[in-house]
Amino acid sequence: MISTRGRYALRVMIDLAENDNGSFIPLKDIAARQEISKKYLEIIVKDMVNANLIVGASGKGGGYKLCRKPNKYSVGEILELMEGTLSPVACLADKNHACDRKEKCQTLPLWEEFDTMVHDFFYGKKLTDLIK
Amino acid sequence: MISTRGRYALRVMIDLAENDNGSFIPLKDIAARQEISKKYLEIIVKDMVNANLIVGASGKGGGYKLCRKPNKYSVGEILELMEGTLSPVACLADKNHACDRKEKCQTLPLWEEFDTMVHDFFYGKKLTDLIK
DNA sequence: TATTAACCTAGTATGTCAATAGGTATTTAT
DNA sequence: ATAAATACCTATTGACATACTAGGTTAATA
Repeated sequence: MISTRGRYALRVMIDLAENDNGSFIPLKDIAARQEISKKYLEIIVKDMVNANLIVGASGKGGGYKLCRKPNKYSVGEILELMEGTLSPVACLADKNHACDRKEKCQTLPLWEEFDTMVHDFFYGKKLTDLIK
Repeated sequence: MISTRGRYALRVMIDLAENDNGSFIPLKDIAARQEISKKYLEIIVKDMVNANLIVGASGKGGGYKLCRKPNKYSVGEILELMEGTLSPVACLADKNHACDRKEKCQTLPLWEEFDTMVHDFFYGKKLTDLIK
């Protein structure tokens, strides 16, 4: 399941893309339009700023803004950032994950195939694909 | 992420398919081969019996057995049973889920497309595809 | 200087996950 | 009959994540 962190982040990105007029958009407005707690969004948006997905500006006239064109964002990078991983199992999510059953594991190929499919799906989708 | 419930259930099914000799296979043996706590497996296997995925027999000489040929099981039904749902979001997992943003939700089509892809992937895989 | 906004630290209720513990009921072999 | 092996049942637990809420400080602008 995709958590609210990932889902809300996606909606913030869509909101920023749709309401872009060159200036910063206050979180208050986004929260109102999206009907999401502003306080909760603060936490999510902070991570998005830290990851250079968006830029924030304090003070009057401040808010948030995209820092690339909408078609330069993939849904995958947004979700992966917020969810930590898109992998279905720990052995694929964590490169350094130790599992001594790795060689004989009969389900690993299944998870690998699934992982690749999911990755390709979400990284193939761009922010622009979600608009309008 | 697929939980241990789903992953272990899949491994139990594979183990039962591979070690099938006509008689019942005790959980003790499965737990040993798969290196999984027998006590924990009991909980998982109970649900599998209740869902008629496998049959159990008490007493000496008892154990568990598949009740169909391995190619008649899809990975999807096993995982969906154990995980509750394979859907990425609550609005798709629960048919009666109320969401008043449904009509205007810009991410719902994404989740629907993803959901279909995941469903088709796992229901297309049979237990036999995981063996050998 | 007042206002508006981001940014920061902390806390919290609820639920799920991944087990563990200790029993009872059932069947078969001796 | 009895012993052994097995499934089956109920309850509990520690750790962690999720989805928030609360109350402040800093920064920028009109």
